[in-house]
Formats: sequence, C-alpha cells, structure tokens
Amino acid sequence: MDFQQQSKAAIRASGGRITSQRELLIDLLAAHNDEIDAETLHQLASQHDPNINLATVYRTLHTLEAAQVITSHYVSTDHERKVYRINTKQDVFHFTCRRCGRMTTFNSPLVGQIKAALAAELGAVELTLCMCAGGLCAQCQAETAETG
Amino acid sequence: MDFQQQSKAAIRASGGRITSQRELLIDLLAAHNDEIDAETLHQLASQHDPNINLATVYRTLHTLEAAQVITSHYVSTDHERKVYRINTKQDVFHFTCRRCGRMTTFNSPLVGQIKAALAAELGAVELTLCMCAGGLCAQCQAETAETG
DNA sequence: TTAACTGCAAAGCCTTTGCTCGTGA
DNA sequence: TCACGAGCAAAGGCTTTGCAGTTAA
Repeated sequence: MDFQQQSKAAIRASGGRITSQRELLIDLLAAHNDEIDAETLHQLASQHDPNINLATVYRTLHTLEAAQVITSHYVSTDHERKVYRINTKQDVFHFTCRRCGRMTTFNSPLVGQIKAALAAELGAVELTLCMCAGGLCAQCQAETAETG
Repeated sequence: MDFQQQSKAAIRASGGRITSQRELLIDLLAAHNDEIDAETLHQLASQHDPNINLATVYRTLHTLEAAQVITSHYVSTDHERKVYRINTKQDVFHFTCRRCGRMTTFNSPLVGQIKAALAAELGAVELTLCMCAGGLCAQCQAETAETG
C-alpha cells in the first residue's frame, strides 16, 4: 500500500472524509520527496486549487500526523518553522549556519541510540525526536577569519 | 571570574552598559541553577523591580546570548517556549509526554558524540544543539491501557 | 553630553480557532 | 440527510520592535 492509499485508509478509518483538498495535499506530499513546511505546501497546492486555504493545509497536516502517516519537527534552532515529511523510519536532523543560513541535512545512528536510551531509561514509547543544530559552517569560519 | 563578572565584562566589551535591570537579571540567572524561560525570569525579576518589562528581559537575554555567556534552546517538540541557561559544557535535553505533559530532563554522552560527529563531518564550530523528545511516558501507557 | 537602554504598546510570525456555508458518504 | 470539512478572518502565544523618555559613562 503506497502513501496515498495508506493516508486515505487512515483518514477513513477514523471517520474522516476524502475531500478534493485532502487528496490534492496527499498527492503533493507523496510527490515531494523532502520535508516541506505548511506554507510551501500551500503554495504548491494553490497552483492546482487557487482557493485552497492555509488553514486547510494545517488541518490536513494535523490529520495526517495524527494518523501517523507523516511526521513533523522543527528544522533550525532559530527558524520557528515546522516541517512535515512522509513517515519514514529514518531519523534526520539539520544543521543551520548562524551566519549564512545554509542548512545541511544530517543523519546519524547516534540518534537511534538516543531514542533507545530514552526508551530504556524512561520506559517511554512512541518517541519522536526534534533535533536541530546551529553553529558556524566551515566556509563562514574561513570568511570570518578573513574579514575579521 | 564568575558568571556575573563574566557577563558584565562581556557587555562592557561590546560597548554596552550595566543597568540596574541587567544587573538584576544576571544575578537571578546566576542564582537559578536550572533552565528558565523569559516569562519566569521576568516574574522573578518583578519581585525585586516591579517595573521591569518583559521586553527588557528578552533584550537582556539576547545580549547575554550574543556574548555567549548563556545559551538557549527549546524544551518541547512543539517549540512552545525557549529556555535559557548559564553556558555550561553539559548537554541536556528533555522528554515531554504527549499525554500528561510532564517533562523529564535527560542527558546522555550521546549528545556530545553527535556534536563531535557534526564537527568532524561538516567542519562546523560553535555548535549548539536543540534536542527534544516527545512520546508517551510509562505511566500514561499504563493508564491508556486501562481506559482504552 | 549623548548614545544606549527602558517601558509601553503595538506589531510580527506562525499556527489555531470560531463561524457559517458547502459537501462527501 | 447531516456531520465533517473548507474558507475566511480574527485571535492566540511567544517574541520583537518603534518610539519617546531615561540613564550610564
């Protein structure tokens, strides 16, 4: 069962309806291989349905997240913006340079280990982790050294 | 040099002034051994200076963070609220239960390892990490099992 | 003296919510 | 049919900012 089918099944299973807006958003999420924030998704959706509302996008994202077919987290220590992605087993996080703002995706088996440690120590389940790193990237270090 | 002296020196070094408000906030931060959010710090400060404004608290926290004597990060996956703490070498993060909202502090050598991995792989420096975990705590699992 | 700082209030930013009309099942 | 969902606009919650008066150095 692919993402679209899975999403629709989950929505129906909880008594929800498949509206044209939801279907569009699900398709866009499926086609988008990376994380995406609500506003960008809304912009994409607007190209197909100019009347779709940002609130609808947020509500649909919540619905899908509750159905556990997508996950969300924040991407930088500064930017207060949530991104959403199709639920994968992989743990990904981001490094954002304080100076140039460039973002780098990062993933490490250590993240899984942290989850395991949390589960073991606290007995917690359904763990989601939000991780974002900030700092000075290599290039900005060099430029800072030059210009002072 | 203790935290207070260090903070004042850093403020002066950047052309800033030591106002009574800043001095009060620095003292409160020094006395507070844990993380604290802007509003709580403001409440504490109000007991000593009833006129101190929340905006001043935020501005002072930014100043101190820029001076690198304190650090900040979010404590829940919702990024609801930023907390500040005296700059220590220790990496701490938090687990928040999705159901009861209880927060548990957690710290693991793995966090340091992730920083090291980031530094090694990206060549980044001045790393700050925002880490927060969400999930279902042991107690809520039990209660959920009972009530359905 | 005078540039930096404060208090106040208002604005920003992302996200959520109340309301009413529309629509899927 | 009729409860769920959409669109719209306004509100919410934390944080930032413009302004004018205040104060450290």
